[in-house]
Amino acid sequence: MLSTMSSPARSVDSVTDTPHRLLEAAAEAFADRGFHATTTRDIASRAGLSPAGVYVHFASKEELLYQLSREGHEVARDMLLAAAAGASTPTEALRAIMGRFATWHAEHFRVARIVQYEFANLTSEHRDAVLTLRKQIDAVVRDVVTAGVASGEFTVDDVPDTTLALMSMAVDVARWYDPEIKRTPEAIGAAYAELGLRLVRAS
Amino acid sequence: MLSTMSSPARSVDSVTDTPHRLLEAAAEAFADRGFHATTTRDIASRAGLSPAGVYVHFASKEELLYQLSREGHEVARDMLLAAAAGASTPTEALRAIMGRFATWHAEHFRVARIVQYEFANLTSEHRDAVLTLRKQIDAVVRDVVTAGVASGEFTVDDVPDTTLALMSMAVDVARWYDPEIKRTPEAIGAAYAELGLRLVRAS
DNA sequence: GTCTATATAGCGATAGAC
DNA sequence: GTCTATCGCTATATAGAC
Repeated sequence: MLSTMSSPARSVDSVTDTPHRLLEAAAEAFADRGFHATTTRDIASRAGLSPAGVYVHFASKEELLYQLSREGHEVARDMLLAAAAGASTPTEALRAIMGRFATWHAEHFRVARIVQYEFANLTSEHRDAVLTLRKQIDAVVRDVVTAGVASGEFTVDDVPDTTLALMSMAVDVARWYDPEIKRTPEAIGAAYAELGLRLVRAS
Repeated sequence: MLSTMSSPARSVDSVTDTPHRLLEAAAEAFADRGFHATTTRDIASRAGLSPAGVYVHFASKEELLYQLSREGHEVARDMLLAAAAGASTPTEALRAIMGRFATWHAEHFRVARIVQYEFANLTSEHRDAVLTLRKQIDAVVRDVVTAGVASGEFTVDDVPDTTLALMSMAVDVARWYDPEIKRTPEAIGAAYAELGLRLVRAS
């Protein structure tokens, strides 16, 4: 697994694991230059292999993209589910999921960009698989908004609209985030948690 | 000029104007498949020309991208300036600019995607020129937020953060918008104007 | 200003030695 | 499982006829 989570768990030899190195090389290249602008030679040389070395471990360039996209989506989904499950009120849940989601999009902005912007470059089978994960992610946020409306904590004009706007704010962090900036991913998460709550509060 | 504005003005012979046809062909291709995945043969054949025909009118594929990106940014900036200038209070101004911005990102989602996602594929000179336009766009929104805080109509934790979040919501419309959906760009704009106001209101 | 033909380069992926 | 060498193809861009 790529280090798309902040949890410490990882086997020590992951640095010398060639498929893992290839995935990391591909993640950097795809995020920086885009899928089509990245060459398999780029990926191979970043991972310290010859051009042919890639194909021992992955059937195609798209297969690398798919594994990155799928795992990125799964990690994001599981993170949101855990954040929502650990909260005792919709307000707390929204604060937790928005904070974690925005933080993740900053901390793992390379994988997040692949998740958000390279979707169209998957094969149709792989697009379908990822689409299922996207719907699950969407459902976590929507369910929290719905629960808040039901409990009376939130007042919104339209649940799907508000859900989408919440996601837009957090997702867009991956577009503008630059590791050079001073703000920490955690500070960004805290700010977005508060902005998210503003979107669902009565006026 | 490409039809990136909803204003009716346009010369009748724009359909037969070859550079214009090439720009429209490039806009469609870049938005659907991305800059690097688009071939100059794609663009030429969509415009009804041979592969070589492109180079009579544009020096390179990147030149087509630059003209689309620059004009898209200019139109967006001018639209926001006009919307802000026509409002008599910060509340009205924010409603106007968020509504217009979100509507534009739906109505012209192809050019908007080029504006938002193909920035990195410009040459460094062209990137610099576009960056200037981006700062102007940002300033329009930031000035409205600042004015609202000064007048007491808005209460925000942080002006740059809030400005960015407002832009994120509207910009992201270009990512998810699909002309197949039933909602009109105007309805989307109206919803986003209200969501924008929520972000700046006191709690 | 458009075409056909092509130069030049780089692509993704494979063959076969080690 | 890694390499060198290369296949077959497509890319951007140009040359020169009309």
